[in-house]
Amino acid sequence: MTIVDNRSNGVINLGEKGVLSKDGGLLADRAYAYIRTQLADGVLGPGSRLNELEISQHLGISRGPVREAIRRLTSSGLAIYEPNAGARVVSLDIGDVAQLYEVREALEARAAGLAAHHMTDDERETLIATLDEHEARMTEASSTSYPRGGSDWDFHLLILKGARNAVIWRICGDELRDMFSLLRNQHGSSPGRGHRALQEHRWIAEAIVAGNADFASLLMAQHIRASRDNLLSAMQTNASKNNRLKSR
Amino acid sequence: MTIVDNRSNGVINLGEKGVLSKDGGLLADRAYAYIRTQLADGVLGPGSRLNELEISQHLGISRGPVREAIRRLTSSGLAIYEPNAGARVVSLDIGDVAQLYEVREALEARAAGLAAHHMTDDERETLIATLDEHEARMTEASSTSYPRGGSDWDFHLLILKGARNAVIWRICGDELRDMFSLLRNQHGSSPGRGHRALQEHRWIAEAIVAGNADFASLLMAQHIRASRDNLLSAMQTNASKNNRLKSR
DNA sequence: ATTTGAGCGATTGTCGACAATAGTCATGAG
DNA sequence: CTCATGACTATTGTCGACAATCGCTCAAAT
Repeated sequence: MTIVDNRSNGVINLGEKGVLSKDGGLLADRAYAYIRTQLADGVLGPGSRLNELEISQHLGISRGPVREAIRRLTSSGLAIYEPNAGARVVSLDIGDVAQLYEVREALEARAAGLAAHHMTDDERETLIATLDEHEARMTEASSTSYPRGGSDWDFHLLILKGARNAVIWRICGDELRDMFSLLRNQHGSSPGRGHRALQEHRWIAEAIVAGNADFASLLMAQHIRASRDNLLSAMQTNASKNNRLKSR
Repeated sequence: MTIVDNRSNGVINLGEKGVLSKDGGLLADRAYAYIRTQLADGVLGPGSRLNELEISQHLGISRGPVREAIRRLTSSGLAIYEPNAGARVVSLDIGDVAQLYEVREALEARAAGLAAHHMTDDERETLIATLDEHEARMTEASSTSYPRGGSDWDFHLLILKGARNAVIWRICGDELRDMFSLLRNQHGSSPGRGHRALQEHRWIAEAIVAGNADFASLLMAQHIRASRDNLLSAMQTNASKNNRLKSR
């Protein structure tokens, strides 16, 4: 089913040197990137099984690296794992999402405060420029939702990066971002939220540029709470719709 | 050197069913627990290499599960990993520790607030009882530092657990706790910090028992900042001592 | 008709072997 | 004496095979 018939597998394992992809040469990295892409593109929905053999055959590699990639996914919370039964893509209910937002709020608020201290002038300019570009794209597409392609995260990642904290970066910029990109495939945002979000981004950026850490932190916390409320209510209606259809 | 001569290895891999240890039967879990124990006991100091072959032979298993355990350690930040060069136990400098505390402060403060909401009456009683016990052990040992054996974490884990947030639990209760247990092997706490810490714990517990979320959160943030300052200054003096000795 | 259990297929868990890479050490040229 | 060069070794990366386990099907007994 997910097996796209790509011949040219089989024996081509390492063509000549290990330069078979733009990745770091480690097959496990390649497998990891592959699965992550599948997740981000929605090919693998919540609850999908991650079959080691299937993936390894599809990639033309052995099960070892694939297994490692899957375990990595598991470590970051993108998959759940049952011994002797394999891994499935995590399926998040409303409670889970609320917990994720709890962490995001706490950490990104802090990150915004840190960014207000640590960002270079260049970074502050980039922050503003990014928002200008987002606004341009929004009006151009005359869309009421934030421009597609993870643009919303562009802004948040800039701040996360400016916070100069590797731990926060790993948690929010890597793991949580993957989690939320999973969610984006299932639930959209309410109409009108885009403009509001952009405005909130502007306020946060202004506070950061002004070096006002406490204010930036506060605004970011509010922004994330608003985002949470938006997504949570979308999930709520989705859930009740599904309940009506599938009786479970 | 690290090879303790325990016969009874060799061929006993899966004695009869998989019941060879209290673990889940997965050899990778066993390897993970083993390495973690070595870390917690200080057998493996910061910078130590994690040799797949050595560990696997010591445990009488093959490299596969050991490799998986090491990668798991890497995912949680306890080890750093270089492709084709293996993994080493992470060595944290002052900046790293400061970043860890930053995350702990943000998340545990939030956890304290959540705990004030969600804890059952039983849990609140246990919280108080735990502090009573800590106090008893401190006066009994007439020690000025918090009772050994991770008692300090007892308190924090109770709160983390009471927060009813799996994500916070995974980050603070699992990963960060391991990181800090690594640190405990290198740096002690200042004299007198024990009593002060206990007092702070009491205040936090009172706020939680009273259901005062904001206050509990604030007190926890202060408590962790104090703990950070304590450890950081210890590291500072340690570092300068080492500088004088080793010129690096 | 329900339940139990034996067999079977699919998938994961583990292993040992081999390939590839990085680091080391000796050797030799400048 | 220093630096480049080339084996050599230790360690990681990958593979294919086999064992163990789980879930399912289907038959048989009550």
